[in-house]
Amino acid sequence: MSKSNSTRAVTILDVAAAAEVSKSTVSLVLKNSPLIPPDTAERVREAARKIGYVYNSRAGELRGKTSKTIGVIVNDLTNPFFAEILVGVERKLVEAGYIVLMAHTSEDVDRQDRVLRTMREQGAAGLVLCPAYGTPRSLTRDVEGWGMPLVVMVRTLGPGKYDFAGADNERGIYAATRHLIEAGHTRIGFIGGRTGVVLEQRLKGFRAALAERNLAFDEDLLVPAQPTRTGGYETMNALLDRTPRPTAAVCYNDVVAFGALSALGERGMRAGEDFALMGFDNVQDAALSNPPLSTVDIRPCELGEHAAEILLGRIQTPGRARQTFLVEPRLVLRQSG
Amino acid sequence: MSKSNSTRAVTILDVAAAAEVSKSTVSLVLKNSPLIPPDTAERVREAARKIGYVYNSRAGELRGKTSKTIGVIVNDLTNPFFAEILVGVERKLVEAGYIVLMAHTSEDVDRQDRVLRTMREQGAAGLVLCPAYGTPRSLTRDVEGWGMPLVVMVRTLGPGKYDFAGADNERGIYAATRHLIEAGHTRIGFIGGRTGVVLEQRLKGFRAALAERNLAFDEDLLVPAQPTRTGGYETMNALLDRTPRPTAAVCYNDVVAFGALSALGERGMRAGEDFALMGFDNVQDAALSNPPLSTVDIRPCELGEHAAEILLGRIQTPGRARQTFLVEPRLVLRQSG
DNA sequence: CTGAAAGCGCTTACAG
DNA sequence: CTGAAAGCGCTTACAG
Repeated sequence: MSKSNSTRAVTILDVAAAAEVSKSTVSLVLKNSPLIPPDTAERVREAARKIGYVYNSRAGELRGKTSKTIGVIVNDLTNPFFAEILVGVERKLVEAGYIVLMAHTSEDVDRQDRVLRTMREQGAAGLVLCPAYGTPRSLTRDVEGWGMPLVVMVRTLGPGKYDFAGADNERGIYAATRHLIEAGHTRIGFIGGRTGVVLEQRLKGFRAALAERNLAFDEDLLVPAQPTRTGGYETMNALLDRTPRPTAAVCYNDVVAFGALSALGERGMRAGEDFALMGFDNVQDAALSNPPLSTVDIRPCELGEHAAEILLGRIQTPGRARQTFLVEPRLVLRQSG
Repeated sequence: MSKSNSTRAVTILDVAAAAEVSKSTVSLVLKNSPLIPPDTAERVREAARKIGYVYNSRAGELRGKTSKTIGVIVNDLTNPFFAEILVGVERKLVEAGYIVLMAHTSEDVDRQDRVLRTMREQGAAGLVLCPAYGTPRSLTRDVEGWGMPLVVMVRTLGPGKYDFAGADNERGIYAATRHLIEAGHTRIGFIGGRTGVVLEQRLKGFRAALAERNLAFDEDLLVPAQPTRTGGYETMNALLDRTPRPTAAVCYNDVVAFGALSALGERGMRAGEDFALMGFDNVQDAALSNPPLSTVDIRPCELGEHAAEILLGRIQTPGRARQTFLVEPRLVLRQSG
């Protein structure tokens, strides 16, 4: 049919002509205004269909000073934790009639800045951001100054006032560590993670559990590394070379644990039998890793949905109080520990 | 500073006033037009900075009939293969000055239709689509009729004329199967995958390798299932119950292979020792699974970058010939097979 | 090299 | 319930 090449686009004016009404009437029909009688509305819709009319949101949003796009910024899609979060965020946002402007920063603050600016220029109605490591704390104030609703995800950005959705990291790791202690382990490692608030919070939970049972915190059993599969593989190997050899470890996250599982396997050891291992996140893959991973469930997809809901709430009610949503960690015991 | 609440936005008119030039001059400066002498340009930029001006792309794009957004539609971010592709696509697009409108369909054609419509209304400059199962073949023509450049990714959509980026599935699986045969296996299973062109292509490669060595294709050793970890787990279990028991299997993809690894481990078996297993994709995780997975490398991230490049090319040169990019599969041998 | 003017496609009061 | 008019913030010929 009508290929709208570089020819004039079909606009509400054309629809108006075809349906023999005014252009305001068409506009009203398009937003389902109750002012228009059903039969007129039907006639207009029919005409629109027939001449192949497509609504131009850019024009509408420019005039109406509204926006149906929301910026979502993540930095490590390669980690299924973030991929699952993104799925949750996107789903909720699309359900609410928005469309997501997505950007991936790979922990690069400059890239994040650029993308933030583009989203601002694009007139996004709001922002969901999992800040890259090294993001200045002032960012929340800046974005507020732009008049853009923002919810920070997963990694807090200092003590300021802003909406946040994340997990109770301290309690989660505390529970995982405690589980290991109760199973009789006394030399327990902590592997993976190199920097950032999330690591601090998790380490705090780790130390708290140790302290509670009067177990010494052995600096030697804390092996930092990138929070990746490779990081987990390397730190697990390092840990196994410590003497006396630890018998268990809690991992910074599931991905690190998967790497650790690989290292264990390489030595002919099996988590759950020769070594106890706990993950964190409960990414979908954890249920069927080799062996299935015991971990701390923070329901990533749900977390994403919550972040989206908080943003949607603030867009609707700009004045409402700041929200902080922390998912309650739940221990899920499978075979690794 | 200047919170642009619901107050009037600062526009190029304000910048013009502040810099004491006309508004067209400001517009020209913003697009780095050589028409404007450097010192004037600098004055304008300075004024813009000072009064907190932010470019309004919606207005610019409406007037100029251009667009800096590109729609990217995927359906299973939970599979790292697609997540890695998305990373590649996004990176390339952002580098070229675009921003991605992203949508996740979970294999739901209706959802895909809705999102497609929204992207059209938003005036996306182009589309990168990995079509959900069940997408009608007519879609490529429809989108062409809208005047939107489109590149289809991973799953072909019939024999029509459209840009495509994917992998040579047949050759890839052929190579994997042949590797198993050369290692002496004669009873080889094929697990995972339930429907779609990609499965057909991969099965074709599987059969070809078998036929070439005069091995019979045993219907019993083909176990279809969702292309997921769970699917892999279940099909591996089913396969191990066949008699005589097969000694090797090629998997629909890496994720299926990971599930199979889990099933094997549960029975105290280890891939590479008690059973040979080949994956497909070479997702990052494959390098450090337990044990590391032998697989067919189709470089997902690169594939995404290529898809983006093809689209960018078509946007620039609408008349150019259709492109079909197929990544050359490379066998990567690790421990599982 | 810079300014005045028209217009992208819509929405929103305001009359009638 | 419907029409005429102004305007969202920009770009693009066109004069000068």
